Amino acid sequence: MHILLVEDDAQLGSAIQRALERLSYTVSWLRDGRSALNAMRDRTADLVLLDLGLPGRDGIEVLIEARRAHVGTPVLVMTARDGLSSRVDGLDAGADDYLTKPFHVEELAARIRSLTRRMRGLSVNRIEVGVLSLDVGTSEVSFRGEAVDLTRREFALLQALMENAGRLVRRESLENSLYGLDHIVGNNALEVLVHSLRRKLSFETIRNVRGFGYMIPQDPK
Amino acid sequence: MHILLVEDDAQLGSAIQRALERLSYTVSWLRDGRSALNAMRDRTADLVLLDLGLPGRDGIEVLIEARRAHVGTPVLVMTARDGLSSRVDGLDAGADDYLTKPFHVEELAARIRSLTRRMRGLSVNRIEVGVLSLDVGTSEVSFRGEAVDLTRREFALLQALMENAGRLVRRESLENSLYGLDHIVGNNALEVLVHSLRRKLSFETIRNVRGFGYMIPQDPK
DNA sequence: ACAGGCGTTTAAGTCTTTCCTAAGCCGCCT
DNA sequence: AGGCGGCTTAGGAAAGACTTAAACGCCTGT
Repeated sequence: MHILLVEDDAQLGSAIQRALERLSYTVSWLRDGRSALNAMRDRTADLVLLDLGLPGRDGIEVLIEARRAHVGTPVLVMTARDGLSSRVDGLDAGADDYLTKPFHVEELAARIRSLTRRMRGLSVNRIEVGVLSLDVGTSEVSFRGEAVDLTRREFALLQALMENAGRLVRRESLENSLYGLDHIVGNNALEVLVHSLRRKLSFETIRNVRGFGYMIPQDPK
Repeated sequence: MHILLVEDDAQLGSAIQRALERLSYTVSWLRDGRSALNAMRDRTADLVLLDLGLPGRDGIEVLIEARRAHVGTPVLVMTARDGLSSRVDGLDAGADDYLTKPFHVEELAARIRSLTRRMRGLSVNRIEVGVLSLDVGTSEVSFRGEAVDLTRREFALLQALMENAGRLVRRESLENSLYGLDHIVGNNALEVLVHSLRRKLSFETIRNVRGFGYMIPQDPK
């Protein structure tokens, strides 16, 4: 965990640096806005601890400039001013959190933990099987790199097969997941569906096992 | 944007709810920890606004329990106590930010914006998609360079679509972010809304994908 | 407090696409 | 050869989306 500390006050800067290092973070301490901006553009830090009360170029300008350059690194802003507006400005400029001076080290630590926890929150609703890719969230499907337009039923069928790629999926199991328990549905609806899906992908992609069901191989081509 | 408000005080609760609704957020207001925990487990909300001073089961327990269940929804904690430790506790329990009562509505709004920005991994309040531009802070929308007047619901719909520009947004997901938990709403309310939004923009801007939902292309013209 | 206006939802009719049924065909297996 | 299971095609029924109109409810201004 590499933290970029931007603070012009020598005493406070070294105190924070030591405190964070004791918590086994790696700290790079910069004293002015110019070098801070350069460092942020390198994107080597995992988190930036930015003092808004920098001399010369204001801390908030550094922040705005960095965000304009699409630097997405989380920024935790420290402000001595206690007016409401400066805090709101900081957040609106693209800060992810702020801390009002003076603050306790434990509070700083808690916020850093909270921020880093947030960072690695990503969803995995994409199923990939060989050249096939299906996104459960956005309902998008691609085959051999190209987007494929599927209907709802086709999508549901493909999903059921991809979730069990390489394994045979029984006919009843498919019918059940497509039509629910009340599968009073005609007996060849599934076959019609398989056919239309095959036409949109390729005919080899979905294999039939006579008398049992269907499957997609581990590595469809 | 669907916000889960957990607050037992009737007066404060309804004040916050109305303030947020005026900002085009959808608010589901729950009064106790038990139902809050259930709602969080559903993962239908985009953000949780949690009062730590709940009667009976403490708010912090709700939070800990939810995080234990791997609910990753951002949580903004409200606390009446002003001791440092309770705030640190809240952050360590998995809150993403906190607000000390009493607070100004604008500060709440700024923090919500900051938190949702972080969720999207972006750093600005303005979402730009081709000739479409939407400002989450000021609620202003422009299309082809001209300002467009949208109602609350239209704005919320457009925001949900623009945040996912180029990707398909599922119908249920839209209904959820527009109407919240109590979406006992008639089944074609969304379609009527889409229609009125299309009329204010253009009919090509919002595309329908039958059976799934709607989307705005990367480069609407 | 009341009326009017606006925004929102419901309702109903129309249009479009999807899905199921049905029927004939093919090929494998007994 | 015959039967069973799967494949394919084409229509028609059902589902979903669009549009318009009207009712409802919430605010606002008088």
